[in-house]
Amino acid sequence: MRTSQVLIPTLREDPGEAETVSHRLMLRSGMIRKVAAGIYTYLPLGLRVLRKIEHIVREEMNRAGAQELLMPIASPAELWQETGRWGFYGKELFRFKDRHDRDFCLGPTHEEVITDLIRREVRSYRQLPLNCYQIQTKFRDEIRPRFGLMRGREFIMKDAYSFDRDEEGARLSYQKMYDAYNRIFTRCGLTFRPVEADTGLIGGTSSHEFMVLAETGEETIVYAQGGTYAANVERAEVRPPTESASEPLRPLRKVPTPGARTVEEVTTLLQTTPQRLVKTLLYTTPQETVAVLLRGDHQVNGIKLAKLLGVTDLELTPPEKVMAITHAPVGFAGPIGLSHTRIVADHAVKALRNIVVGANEGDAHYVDANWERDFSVEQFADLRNAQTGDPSPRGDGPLLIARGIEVGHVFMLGTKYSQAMGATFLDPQGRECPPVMGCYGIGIGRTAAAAIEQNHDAKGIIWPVPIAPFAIHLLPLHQSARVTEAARSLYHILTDAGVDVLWDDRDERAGVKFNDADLIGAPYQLVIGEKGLAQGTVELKERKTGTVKPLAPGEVLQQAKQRLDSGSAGA
RNA sequence: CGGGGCGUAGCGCAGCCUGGUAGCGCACCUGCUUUGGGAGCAGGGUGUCGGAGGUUCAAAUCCUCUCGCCCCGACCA
Repeated sequence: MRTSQVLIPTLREDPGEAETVSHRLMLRSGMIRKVAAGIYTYLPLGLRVLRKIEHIVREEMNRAGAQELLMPIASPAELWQETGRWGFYGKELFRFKDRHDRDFCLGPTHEEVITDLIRREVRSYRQLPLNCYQIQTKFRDEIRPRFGLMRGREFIMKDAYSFDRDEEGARLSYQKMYDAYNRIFTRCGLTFRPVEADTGLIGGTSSHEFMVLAETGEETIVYAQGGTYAANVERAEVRPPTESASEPLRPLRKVPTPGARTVEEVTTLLQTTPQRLVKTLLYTTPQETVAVLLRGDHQVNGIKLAKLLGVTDLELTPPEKVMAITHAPVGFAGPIGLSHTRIVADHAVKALRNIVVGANEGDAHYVDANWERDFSVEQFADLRNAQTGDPSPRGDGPLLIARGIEVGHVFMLGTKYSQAMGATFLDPQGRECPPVMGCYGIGIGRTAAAAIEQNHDAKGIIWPVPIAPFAIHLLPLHQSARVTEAARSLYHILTDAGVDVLWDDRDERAGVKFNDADLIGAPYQLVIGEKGLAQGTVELKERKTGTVKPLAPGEVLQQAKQRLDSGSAGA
C-alpha cells in the first residue's frame, strides 16, 4: 500500500488526552481516533492490526472445533429477564426502547442469545458437544472507560460458548479452549501467562485469565518462580502460617501515640516493625460493620472478604461511623474492647505474639497485645493478598508478583444459563438434561493495545511480525528517478510474494519518513537512498534492534522472507 | 458514583490571578533554496476562547448553571 493513498494521520506530538503508552501510540500512529469517551473509529492502520489478530483467532478457534456464527448486537429484554440479568447487570447494560416501546439492550456478552438459539435447535445428545463463537462489537457502558482500546465502552471481542452433554465433556471443551488460547497468544508474538482467576459471582469450577505481561498492566498476578502455579492476586490463596511465634506473653500495656495513624507512623514511633503490628480495618456491608484484623504489612483482599461475609457490597467504613463505633478517629481502631462488632482476622494474625494494636481511643495504642488473652476473634480466614515471598499454595516455590493485562478469559459456566432458560436435550436414556456450558472471551482491541504496551520504545511501536499492520515499511529517501524506480520494483516484488509492504511515497524528508516509520512500528524498514544505490545496495533495517543489513536488491525478497518467517515462529 | 484536573486555531500550549486590540510552536497554503533522522527564508489563511445565563461602559478573564473530556478509586475482554 502507498502512504499517499492511505489515511495514516500521524501526530508529531503526544495528544493531551492520552496517558497510557498504547493509547498514545495508537493515536499518534494514526490507528484510532476517538468519537466519544470509550468509543473509537479504527483507521486503516488500526483495522489492519485488528484483522491480523482476528485472523489468528479464527484459525485457532476453527482448528479447535469451534464454529463461527454472528449474533445481533441488540437483544430483547425478555431474554435477559429470563436469567435475571436484566435486573442484575446494572447500568453497564446499555438499554433502550424501540419505537413500540419495547425494551432492548446492546449486547455486553451473549450467553442469553446463544442459549436461546441452542434451546430451540438442539434436541438430542447427538448434537453435542457444540462450540459456537463470534467476533463482534460489544457494548458495555463502563463506569470509567480509559486507556484507549484497553477499556472502551464499545470494543471488539471474540466470544465463544460451548455446550456439552456432561461435566466431563465440558471440562474437555474448556481444555480445548485453554489450549487454543495458548496457541493464539503465542502466535500473536506476545509474552503472556494463563493464571487462575476468580470465578466471581457466576461461580463455577474453573476459570483462567490470559495475561499479557506488562509493567503497565491493570491486573496483579502472582506466580511461583520456576513452578507452575500462577493466579490473579484476587484469587491467589495464601496458606495459614505453619509456625506460630513462641516468645513468652508479655503484659499488655497502653502507650501514647499522638498523631500516629498509619502503620508506618506507629511502627516508627514505637520502634517496631509492621510485622508486629496488627491493623484493624472496619468494613461496612448492607447488613453490618465488621472489624478485619490484618498484619501491618499485609493488604486486605476485598473479594476474599466479601466471600467470607457472603455479600457483594462492601466498603470501607466512613470516618464518622468509625468514630461512632470505636470512639476514636480513623487510625486508632483495635480489637480490644470493641464490643457489638464482629471481628474476623487473617490467618497470619493468629501466629503473632505481643503485637501492637489500636486502643480505640485517640492517640493511643496497646503494645504486647495477644489474641485469646486480650481479645477474641470470631473467625480466622485467608483475607489478604498474596505478596512476594509467600509460599506457593502448590508448594512449588516462593511467589513473585507481576503486572498483567487481561486479554482472554476462559470460564466454566455449568448449567446456570441453560437451566435458567430451560435449554435441554435428551440424553441416551431419554432424560431431559441441561447442557453444561462454558464461555470464552478474547478482547481483540485490547490484545492489540497489550501488544503495544509490551513492544515499544521511545520512538514508537515495535510490532510483533504476526500482527504488524505491515511487515515492511519501504522508505525511498529521495525523489530521484533512480530511487523511485528501485522502490517501485521492490514494492512489486515483495507484494507479489505476499509480503505486506507500506510504501512511503510521500515527498517528505528522510527524517520525517524515518520517524513516522519508527512510530508506526513495522518490524522491518527497507531503506532506499542514492548513497546505497550508488553502491548497488538497499538497506533492510530491523525496527527492534536498529540493525541495518545492506543488500543487493535481488536479495531482498529472500532475506525478508527468511526474517519474517522466523519472526512468526509458531504460526 | 466519589475525589482531582482540563476545555482558547487541525494538534500541543500561553493568556485568566489583577476585565480593555486573542497569542506562541507545530501543522496547513504559495514561492525560492534545501534533501540519509521531524529543513531555511519570505509571504499567507486559520478562532462561536465548550455552551447558556449573569455582573460590567467593556468578559477568554469575575459569578451561576450546564455539557464534554482526562486522571485516581469500586467493575471487566
